[in-house]
Amino acid sequence: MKSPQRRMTKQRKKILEVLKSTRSHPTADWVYDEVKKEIPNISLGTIYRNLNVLREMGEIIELNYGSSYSRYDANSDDHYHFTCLECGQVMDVDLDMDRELDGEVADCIGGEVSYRRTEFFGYCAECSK
Amino acid sequence: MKSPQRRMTKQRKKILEVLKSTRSHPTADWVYDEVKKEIPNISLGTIYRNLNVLREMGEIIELNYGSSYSRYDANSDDHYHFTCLECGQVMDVDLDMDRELDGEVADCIGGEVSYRRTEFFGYCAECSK
DNA sequence: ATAGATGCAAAGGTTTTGCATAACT
DNA sequence: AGTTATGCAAAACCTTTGCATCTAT
Repeated sequence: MKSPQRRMTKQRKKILEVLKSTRSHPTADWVYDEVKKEIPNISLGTIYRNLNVLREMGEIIELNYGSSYSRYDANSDDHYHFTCLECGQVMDVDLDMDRELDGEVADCIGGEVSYRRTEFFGYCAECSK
Repeated sequence: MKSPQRRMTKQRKKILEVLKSTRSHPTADWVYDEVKKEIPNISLGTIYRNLNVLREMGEIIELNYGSSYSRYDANSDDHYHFTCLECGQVMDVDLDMDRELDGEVADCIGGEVSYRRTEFFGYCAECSK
């Protein structure tokens, strides 16, 4: 199966344009409102379809990537996670966190850092064989 | 307003027990199925309520923490994000990523790392005044 | 005794999809 | 022309919530 050839419709173009013109990491809904100012009859479905297409094309990143539902972990120490893109498994990574980074980030934004979450994505031992 | 006193019901106890006995970072649904084996008439609502309570108590971590909807970013280079716990704003952090870590994680799990996502949580300049 | 928790079912909010029509290339 | 995208509306999906009842403290 080959991937479809992509067309640059005015909707898709505008959606990308809106995303490129902001640093606010908007939600689909915000993009919808924004694009509607120029293409009033665009539908939310088109927004979502295009966000997915643009992500597949590597033009944009989706934060909260991957799953639509939450996962829970009874190990509440800060630690890294690894998610396999093939089998979906989520596992702990036994490495110490670089705590210095928290301070650097706090300085950088001029605020306070309470905690952080780092997730690695790739292929697990089993799936990368 | 004071926070309510928590009771350790058999439902809450069992849910925590199930979470502590696995390293699979389960979803609410999986926990539901698991707990149902011993408390057949437990409801999904109770699972969700308790997962939230246990998180507030600091007993467990919720991955994909924070928002129910996705945010999109047209800057597809890997970079850090910071989310303000007060105002909900998400911003980019202008710091270089420590790329060495990817290799360390790959070695640690015996697989491959494609990319990673790091999100810092805390209070932004405005909100931490 | 009483605040807090449960079960059930209905509602909520976000994202996806089926289908007929329209528009790129 | 033929494939890909759109608009609309309905459905799907995960999570939350209202309410009457029950229970831990």
